[in-house]
Amino acid sequence: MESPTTIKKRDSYHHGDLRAQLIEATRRLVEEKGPDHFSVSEACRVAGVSTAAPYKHFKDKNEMLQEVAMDGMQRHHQEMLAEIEPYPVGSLDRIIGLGRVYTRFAQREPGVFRLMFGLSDDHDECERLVTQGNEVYSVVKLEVARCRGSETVGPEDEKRAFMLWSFVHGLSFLAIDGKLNDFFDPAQLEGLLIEVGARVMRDS
Amino acid sequence: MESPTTIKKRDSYHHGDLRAQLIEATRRLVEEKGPDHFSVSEACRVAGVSTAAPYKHFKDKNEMLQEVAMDGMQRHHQEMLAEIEPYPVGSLDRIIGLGRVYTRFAQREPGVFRLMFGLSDDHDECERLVTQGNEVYSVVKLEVARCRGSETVGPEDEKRAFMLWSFVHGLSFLAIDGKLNDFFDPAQLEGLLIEVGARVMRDS
DNA sequence: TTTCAAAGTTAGCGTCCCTTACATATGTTA
DNA sequence: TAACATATGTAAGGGACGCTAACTTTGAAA
Repeated sequence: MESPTTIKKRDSYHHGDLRAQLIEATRRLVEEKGPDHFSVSEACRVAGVSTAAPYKHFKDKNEMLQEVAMDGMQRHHQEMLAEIEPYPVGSLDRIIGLGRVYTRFAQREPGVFRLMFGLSDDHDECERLVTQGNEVYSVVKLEVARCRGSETVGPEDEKRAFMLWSFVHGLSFLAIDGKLNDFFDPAQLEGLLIEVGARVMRDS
Repeated sequence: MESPTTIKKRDSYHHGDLRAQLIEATRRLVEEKGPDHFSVSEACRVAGVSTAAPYKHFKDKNEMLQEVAMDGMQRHHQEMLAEIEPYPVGSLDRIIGLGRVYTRFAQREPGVFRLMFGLSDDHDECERLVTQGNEVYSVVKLEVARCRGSETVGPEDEKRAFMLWSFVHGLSFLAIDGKLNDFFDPAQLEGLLIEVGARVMRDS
């Protein structure tokens, strides 16, 4: 379409930091145009290299996207830990905080979020991403167990955690697909998280 | 890749029913390869026509996919009505039934389901699909209101309905992305729907 | 200084979406 | 029945993309 936003000029034949710059360009483009409209060619234009250059650093287009997804998943993980840190261990606030981080990430970086959780065609093939995802989910399960008075995760904790995950996962996708604004007042999102957290975590 | 499954032979120059057959081919391929790996060319191979033929019947690739999504949404709607029909009006069973239909559709036709709710890039442009989606959601809202003792949908009903939608929406995507088998026993899915339905619909 | 591997480039193949120009069947109307 | 407008097909090709092969440049090690 239009010319890319930035063309990095370079004085020498070698780029110096092409791999990192391609990942950054990929992330930007994924956010700007969406994961399914990302093209390697455009990333090359942004980075100012030929269309063959990326294949010295990545196996294929998919590997470029997976790097971005992987990076997103790690940042997501860190954000979760940072968010719950202020609250007392075992409090419902920590659960709510996890949900807040989930939906906030989705709304702030919908492109990367889709990449992380969305089209799973190629996720199965990316073991690192699955592993990182498991680690993230382990945080949720542990916090659920703690909130229910245990430091080890039991079957009931697993079930509650999965309820919560399903909810915030669906909420996040509805939000970035514009259904939040159509069917629910976004200003009340925090309240919704709190109420669902309470309903799911409550005994009986 | 490999040669298409079926090539429809025809004796006359004209096809007779190309539009319908292209939609059917599109649905099949969307299920087989996933929405993002669908190509118009392959649909043409399946239908046994030239690659230019579809453009006499559809504006572009997207319109072909939208037809499939639209058809899916209508079937989804019918299934919902059929599922709740046996249960008494106002019962929680009707709510549970709606959730069961939602997740069942996702697991039975993940490709079409993704098309209906997934990549929303082009959904905004498809007014029919949005309208049909609103109708479907209206069913949910009405059943929630009835379950809470009213024939008209109030703010609290809207909120409960949105909680339920978020949950089954997320649950469905987790399921078709293989997370269900990893993190939750699929055999207990019905039980999960029942418990969440109860927790969300309960007073206080 | 020579050699070599890493990291660029150019050129090109195959696929895809879509358009344009042309060909053929069908139904209506004189 | 003949002529024509319309609907529906084909053939050919432009432009974008993913990726590969073969060549070139470069910095660093031997």
